[in-house]
Amino acid sequence: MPQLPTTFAALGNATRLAIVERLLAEGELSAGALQVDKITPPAMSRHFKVLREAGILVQRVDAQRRLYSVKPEAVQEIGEWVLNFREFWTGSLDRLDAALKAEK
Amino acid sequence: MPQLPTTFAALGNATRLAIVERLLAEGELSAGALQVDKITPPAMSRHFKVLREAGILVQRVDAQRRLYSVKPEAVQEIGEWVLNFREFWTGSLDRLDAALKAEK
DNA sequence: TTGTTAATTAACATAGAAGATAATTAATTG
DNA sequence: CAATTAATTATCTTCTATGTTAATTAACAA
Repeated sequence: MPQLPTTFAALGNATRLAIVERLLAEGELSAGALQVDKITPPAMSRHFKVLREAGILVQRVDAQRRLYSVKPEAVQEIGEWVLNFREFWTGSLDRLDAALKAEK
Repeated sequence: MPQLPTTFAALGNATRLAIVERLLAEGELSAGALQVDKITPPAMSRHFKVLREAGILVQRVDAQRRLYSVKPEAVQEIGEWVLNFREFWTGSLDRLDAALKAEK
């Protein structure tokens, strides 16, 4: 997957990771709702673009609002990468693998 | 964990991700063994440094050689992050959570 | 239509990432 | 000791990331 480095890079910024975590915890939110004092709206807008282009966020338009949410596949992609190397960090996690496969 | 963005950033580079994947698949390897034609030794050396400082690799010295291997905790950290949001990508993965907890 | 709200795009500044070549350090071997 | 091997550090260059302010686009409301 040549997607993975891009996914990791997109999450490799504290502001963007915080955006993703809020969306994962609270569900769909508008750009404005995700706004934080520390960073200006244009800067936020660029972060959204990076996350969208990495395939991590989807945008939905509602009047002037832009509503963002996380694409489950993005999180899943990371989960699968970790599981690919599960033997490395014990083997007691083999059940996870089964669970993941059952879900497909 | 303020570690996570750093971890993701370190893996957000194709060369570094390839290094980590080789080490996960093949185990401990020397800097020389990880060398690829595309990139010069000094550039590789800097990548090792980034990965070390992110807490993803450990270095072991053997004569002139530097032997690298992956710290399991780094991979685990990512796995736990994914599991924290497991509800998001179904719920059929609750068993994973149990497995992870049992391991601690 | 005019003003307000929501977000993005434009243009610019600056810091950091990533690469190259050359030089250096350190350990091993002849 | 001199030469070789292994890897890193020094220096420099270039490109990209990230942030700012100002301007623009678009939808809604009075």
